[in-house]
Amino acid sequence: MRSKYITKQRRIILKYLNENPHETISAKTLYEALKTEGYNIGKATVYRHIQALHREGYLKNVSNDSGGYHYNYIEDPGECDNHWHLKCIKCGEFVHLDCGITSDFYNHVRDKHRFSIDLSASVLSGLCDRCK
Amino acid sequence: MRSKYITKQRRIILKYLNENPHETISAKTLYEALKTEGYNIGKATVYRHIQALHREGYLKNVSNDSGGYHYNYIEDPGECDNHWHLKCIKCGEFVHLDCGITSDFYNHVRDKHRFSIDLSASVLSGLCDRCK
DNA sequence: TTGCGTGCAAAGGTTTTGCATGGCA
DNA sequence: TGCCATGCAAAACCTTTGCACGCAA
Repeated sequence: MRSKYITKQRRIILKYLNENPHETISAKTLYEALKTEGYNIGKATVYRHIQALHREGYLKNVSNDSGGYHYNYIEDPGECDNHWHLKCIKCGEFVHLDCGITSDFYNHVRDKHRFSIDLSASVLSGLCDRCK
Repeated sequence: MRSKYITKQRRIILKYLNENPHETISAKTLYEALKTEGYNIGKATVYRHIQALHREGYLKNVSNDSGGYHYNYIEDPGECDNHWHLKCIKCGEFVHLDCGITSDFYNHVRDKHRFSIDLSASVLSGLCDRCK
């Protein structure tokens, strides 16, 4: 169910996401941001692309404590199975943490608590260095 | 802004949550579940109680990858600053993990990656033992 | 008795859908 | 050219709000 054509609209949306990779977006905010930049893409089109990109793994839902549908852009979806994900509550920065030591924790939870964490589906919230 | 009166409706809702502690709910599903059990509480009242309980810390937003407004019940809100939270993607089981060893991971992320995880706001998704 | 809580219906906001038209491959 | 994608408007959905009435303290 992925897009078959690479249309002008899809290119514009991907360009925006690549230029604002740390921004937390919703379909509504993306629609408005694009309009502000002079791209008048139809509302339904934006919603449909958000859905498609979410399905394809390029957008991760991060609506941790606000409710609603908010996403962060994932540049390399394939890698995220092995990353921890951190999200700053204050500035929204989204960090992919690829660190060997942290696998101890993963293994501990799996072996001692019998729970397999799905890293690609998990987001840890907190404060980044700057916002502390 | 917490409730001042303990009304019949609030009691019914808390009773339901205590009897279904692992269920992931939204205002809509709670409203419907109560109706199914024969309690015809007004929709607005359910929404208002959900908001109040969320403010008071009894409901945690867990919409990690589904989007929307979904909550899990927290029986002892005060304790959750020190717990890790695990949520089974399949059955919805919500586990509070209070384990000394896991603090190594917390400290590592804080010291080496300069990020302070807010445990009460974070939920790790994955599969529990039964659903594996 | 006081004033917060409730319930209904209406309003508000966001997301989805139907359908004719446009555009990529 | 054949389909999929787009854009508009309408519909569907969920959540919030206004207001008169009910009820806990």
